[in-house]
Amino acid sequence: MSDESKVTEAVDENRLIAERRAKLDQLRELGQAYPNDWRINTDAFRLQERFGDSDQWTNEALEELDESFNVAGRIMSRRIMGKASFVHIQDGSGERFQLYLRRDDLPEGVYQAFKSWDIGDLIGAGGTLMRTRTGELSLHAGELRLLAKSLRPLPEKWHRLTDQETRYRRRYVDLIVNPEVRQTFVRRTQVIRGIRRFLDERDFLEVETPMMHHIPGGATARPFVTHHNALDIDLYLRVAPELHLKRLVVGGLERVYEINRNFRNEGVSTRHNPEFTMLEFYWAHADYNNLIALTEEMLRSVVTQLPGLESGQVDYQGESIAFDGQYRRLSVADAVIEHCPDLEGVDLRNPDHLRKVCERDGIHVEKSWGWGRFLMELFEHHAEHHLVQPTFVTGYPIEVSPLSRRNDKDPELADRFELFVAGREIANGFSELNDPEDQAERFRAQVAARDAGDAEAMHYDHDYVRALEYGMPPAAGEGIGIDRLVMLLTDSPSIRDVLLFPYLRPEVEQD
RNA sequence: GGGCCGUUAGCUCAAUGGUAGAGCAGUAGGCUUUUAACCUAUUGGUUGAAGGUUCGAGUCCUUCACGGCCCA
Repeated sequence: MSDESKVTEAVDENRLIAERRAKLDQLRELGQAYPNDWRINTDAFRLQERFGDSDQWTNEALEELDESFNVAGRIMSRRIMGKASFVHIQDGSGERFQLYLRRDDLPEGVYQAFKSWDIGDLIGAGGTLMRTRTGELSLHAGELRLLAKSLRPLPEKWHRLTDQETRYRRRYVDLIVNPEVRQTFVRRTQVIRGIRRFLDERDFLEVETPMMHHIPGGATARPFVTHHNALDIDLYLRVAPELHLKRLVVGGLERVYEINRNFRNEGVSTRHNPEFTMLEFYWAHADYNNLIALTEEMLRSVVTQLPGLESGQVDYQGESIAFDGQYRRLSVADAVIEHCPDLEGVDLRNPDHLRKVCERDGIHVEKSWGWGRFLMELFEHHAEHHLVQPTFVTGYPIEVSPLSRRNDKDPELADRFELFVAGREIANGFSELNDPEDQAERFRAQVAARDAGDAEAMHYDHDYVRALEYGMPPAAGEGIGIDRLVMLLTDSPSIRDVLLFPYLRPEVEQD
């Protein structure tokens, strides 16, 4: 960088940052800028856990304790009262802890230096425990170090950071000042860990399959395209791992799962992010009814093991949702009739009639659709958002289920279900289609739909058909949207609240 | 993609078309158990961007950018 641009930068820079940078320059001259030799032996959470009981750990009891504690954290607030000060730091445990500083109890000059430090600075402190006049457990510091200078001011301590855009763009600041954000992401990890434990205990093998596909498949969605330079070929980011996982079932890995990212080239909204996390698992010698039972058991287990949700009752946006007990079962057709009582007794497989109903209800329709597609549109329009309590919906038309096994008794239906909670689809599972000739036929139908202009329709995957031709054991498979599940379990209204770094349009250049 | 709302100091927010303000943070000073500490003084602005109307625009109009909510 040239001297001239340095000057320009300094002039442009915010005054508060410039003041802090000047303090940093002084630290550099003293050789104390960014040390890494302070070691901690506890944290705010552990101290509170061990000494939080104010009846047992009175000030006298703490004074008799011959033990010194080293902590490190970020200055969140300061109360300077002449030659003594109180400081709240927030440390790696996510908790806050108070330090009590007295000029005469610190090495020469340290207190004076401390007074020039700023909120946001990272510091280390060592000393003994005490309880203040108002009863707060505090560290009476005999040692105090500046560990890292913070150049940018933190948001105001009382209102904190409320601007949604800034919270998403600068998640690191959001995490520092809004403690509930940390809780949301801790819970996200607990949910994923609970799912892993549940599946591991049942001998499912966690695997990783490619993110970059030559042929996008496994879901009806538009893919992202990328390019391999050395090979000079376009590749697609996967929209689903489904076809690879089923290849593994062919290969004899009869219980597999993957928890990983999918990418779909669609709009961005409170429920859609271009990349999102899915659990997909496949289970040989099981059918969709076994999946329903397993899913119910898994959610009950995962939810009730979360701290604070042991009852299985979850509050989501003002609704109480029961994850314990047995979940409701309902067919697509019954769900539609339940919310359109005038369709009672009507033939729900008559496409002409269903199209008229759709048109009456203002639903956009295509001439090429069959009864199955019309029925699903009616379901999505009238029934879906009413399914607040966990509900397994079954009886899906084969028309909208290109990868599902056909029902033995009713070949127009698929052996498939979806789980709805709070009006949203959380899981989608079905008995797998393992008939290679039927699969080839369905790929051809998808290709025809593509040629007719459906950009979301699937490509023909010859290798996948070849894999099925080697013989895939009868199996069932399911996908669960992890982000949507975490939204429910953290009472988050937007998917962005459960993604550490949600997709946002590029920031306009500022500083 | 459409509709509505928002964007003012580092943060949270004010401001009939008529001198851009407050609290917190910052700066200087005081204060050796405070709790949004307190007391005194004080700095800080391209009002998201570009046009337009007007004697005069943070405010009215147009376009654009980004975000939020709802809809597709």
